[in-house]
Amino acid sequence: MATQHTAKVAAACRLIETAESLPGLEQLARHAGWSPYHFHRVFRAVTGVTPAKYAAAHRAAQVRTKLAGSATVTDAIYEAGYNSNGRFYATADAVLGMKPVAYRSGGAGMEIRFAVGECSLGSILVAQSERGICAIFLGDDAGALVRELQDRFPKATLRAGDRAFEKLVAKVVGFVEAPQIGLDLPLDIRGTAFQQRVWQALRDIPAGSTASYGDIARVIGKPESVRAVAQACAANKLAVAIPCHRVVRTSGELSGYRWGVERKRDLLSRESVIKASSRSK
DNA sequence: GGTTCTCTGCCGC
DNA sequence: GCGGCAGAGAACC
Repeated sequence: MATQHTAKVAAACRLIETAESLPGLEQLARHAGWSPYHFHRVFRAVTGVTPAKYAAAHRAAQVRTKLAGSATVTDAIYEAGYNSNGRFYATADAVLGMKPVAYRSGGAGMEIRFAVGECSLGSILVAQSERGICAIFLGDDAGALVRELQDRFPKATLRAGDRAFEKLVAKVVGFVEAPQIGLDLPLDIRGTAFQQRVWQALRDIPAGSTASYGDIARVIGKPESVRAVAQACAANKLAVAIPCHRVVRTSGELSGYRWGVERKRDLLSRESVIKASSRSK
């Protein structure tokens, strides 16, 4: 039964990817032979995102590749399936993390600017690509953090951040100190589709709460993939912004943390204080 | 400012 | 497992 679900959803995904005018919910549901209601729920359970979100993500991916190959930015926008370039420009920053021309001239090799700062948890490395923040690492030793960045992005050109970049680091440090304020910077999240689903599920865990690996596996509709979830957490490159520190053992006991169990304990105890104080209001 | 579509919680079979 | 309603919200015109 479950395999039939995934097969139908996969077919719907292909339909979204190949259709020139994007199909609506009703059309997709008809293809699967279900009501729009049911189709929507199954799609969400299997993929972790709603059909509309999936279509939007696909268009965003399309426009990125088209921007590299098309004669003009406008051509790329229409080729990717957006029906108005004005509308696209309005959301370009969210989709690309920058202006379309900047993305276009970004070229082949990824360029990453980075800087290391200090916060209450020790050293913190913040790195930014053309698309947004691509790494937040925590550690004791600045040199080790930079080496970790090199290991994680072996093909990228790393460039030390200038003074303007320090402001960005300060903003991220502020966020790490008080995660509940949120981080209003574009994130460059790169990973497999599975990892992305796990990371999205992590971001849905509110500050002050925790979840187990099994919980996350169930949320993304793959209850048997507990170990894969743990691996995806370990592959997280954005400390605190993707709160893998909120994942604990089923027993409630802290499991490992890439940046040290002590930091995990610190983060969680801070967040539980925040939750307690907001509840007493 | 109105319409249309999407999304989710809840219920019924 | 599947369908459907209500209601809110976003996108669109």
